[in-house]
Amino acid sequence: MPELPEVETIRRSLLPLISGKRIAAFYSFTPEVFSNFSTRAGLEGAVVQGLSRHGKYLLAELGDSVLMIHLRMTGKLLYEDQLPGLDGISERLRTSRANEPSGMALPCLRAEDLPPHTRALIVFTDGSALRFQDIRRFGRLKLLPADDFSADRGLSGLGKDALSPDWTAEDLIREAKHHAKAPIKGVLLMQDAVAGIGNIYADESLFRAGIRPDRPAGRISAARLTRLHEVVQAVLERAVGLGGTSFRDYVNGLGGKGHFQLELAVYQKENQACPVCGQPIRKIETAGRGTRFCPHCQH
DNA sequence: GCCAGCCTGTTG
DNA sequence: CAACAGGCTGGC
Repeated sequence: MPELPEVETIRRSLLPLISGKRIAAFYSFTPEVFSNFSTRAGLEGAVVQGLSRHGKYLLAELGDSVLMIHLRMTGKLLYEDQLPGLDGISERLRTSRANEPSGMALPCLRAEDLPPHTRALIVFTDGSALRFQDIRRFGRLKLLPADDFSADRGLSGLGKDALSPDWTAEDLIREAKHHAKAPIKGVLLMQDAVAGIGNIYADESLFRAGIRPDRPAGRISAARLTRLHEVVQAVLERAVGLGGTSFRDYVNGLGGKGHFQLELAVYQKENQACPVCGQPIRKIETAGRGTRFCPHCQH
């Protein structure tokens, strides 16, 4: 579901609500969603010190450990001020766990008591909670030691964040050279080349840069790649400013929708008129993904 | 690289 | 009923 602008919007919406809060309890209802939660050590009792993002990964900083969150396609992270199923539980946690050693039984909480597709729940000592909901179960949570991010393959292999000033046109030119035969859209989607771009923003950026998504990356001039780099960052910034793209499931940490869908030029617009030339937008498959572009404006 | 696979829900 | 969906992984 979410790409960089959506994850960043979620991060911004949650940060002021959870930072400084102490985790009272962690519940998981779908084991395969968690990579290494054999122990709750590092989670319960920890205080949220920050919430950062790299590409599409969210990182909740918990002192000695970091909770890594990837929402994949349908994952949502929702702040809950008061959850019906939690009545009384936070109070019991506060009074019973304050000075207890770990390993004590948690108050019972069943998935049936929570909204559908709830995969995990982090309850804070003030009774508020963070709920991880994911229809397709593609999303992943992982607890990592704070001093060793390479403990996760996905994280350690990421390229520079697409919104970071560190990511330069030269970086894009180098990657295009390195993957000369790959379609340029495929290069934009490679998270180890540059982190954060997904299907929506790849199509929208290529449209605005006037480049065909299926053009081999090695056959695009440095000048056009420089333009593409500029456009990608402008599109991502604009999308963050509008709170992301909500055409289907995506909502921020408070359940609110984004507005970038109002500015989509080609994504999900097949057979509709190109906003620039009026020719119909075409849909093809590139890099294994549905791809929309204007055959008249993009070369 | 490409492509199936992972899942469930929605749409044509 | 089949096709498709905002992503990533692992096996050719």
